[in-house]
Amino acid sequence: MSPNPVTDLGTYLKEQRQQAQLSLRQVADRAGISNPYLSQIERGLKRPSAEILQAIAKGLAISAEQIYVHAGILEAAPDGEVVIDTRQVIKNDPRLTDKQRKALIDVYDSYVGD
Amino acid sequence: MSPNPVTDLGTYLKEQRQQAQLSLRQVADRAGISNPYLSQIERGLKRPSAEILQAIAKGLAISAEQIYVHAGILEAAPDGEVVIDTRQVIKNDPRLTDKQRKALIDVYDSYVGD
DNA sequence: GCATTTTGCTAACTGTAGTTAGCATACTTG
DNA sequence: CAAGTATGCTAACTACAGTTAGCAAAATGC
Repeated sequence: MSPNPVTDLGTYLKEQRQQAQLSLRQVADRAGISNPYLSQIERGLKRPSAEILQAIAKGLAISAEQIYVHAGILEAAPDGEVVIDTRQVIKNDPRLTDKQRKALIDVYDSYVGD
Repeated sequence: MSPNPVTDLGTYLKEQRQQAQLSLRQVADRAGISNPYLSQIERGLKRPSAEILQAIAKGLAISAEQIYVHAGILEAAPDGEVVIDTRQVIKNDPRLTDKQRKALIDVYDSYVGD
């Protein structure tokens, strides 16, 4: 989590917009949201949904993931490391039967202590 | 975007909960959200914020990113399937000792036939 | 069998995300 | 200079996210 995701987000969005030399209304139009709402978001008055953030990303022509990080929705990847949930990976492995998945997870759990 | 993110999400969350053999109330308590709300989410009646999804992830002991994909917040890895190598994931799991990793991989290999 | 607890859900409610109408100010153009 | 346009914002509003109180049914334990 960012120390202060809402202020961080708004500041970041405003910076991106200014760098792109776009007005608040231009970005709002391109994003398909109301310009007063974008203004409120930039000033940290409102906390937008991920869907709105996706739309803003489109309006600013930047990746949604970048914005999510500032919004506290995603952790920034530390040095490209992705923390992967082993249990989940086993569950989703198409090469295993349901029984095998369960068995493997039971073994895993016995090791990990869950 | 998933074809139907809301239904997909609810179905997915219910499946995960049932797999974990937890009641709706148990997950809601662990997530710190109201149980009627979790029920509504599972049945596709409400669209939760990313923050709620993070909380549910915690309650289910699964990664938030998995949930985000089903909620349409994150894309699944582009170019269709990114095959996650279960073997590699086990090898890299910091919760396991070397011995445990080897043992788990041996079991996996016996199932998969490699 | 019965009392108690657990379970998932409904209905009413509160708080706020997101929009519309419109304002004041700054900028542009003829 | 005046009219028109662009800009960021305010206030009032609607829709819905998320909660509380409580119900019926199922499960549990004595």
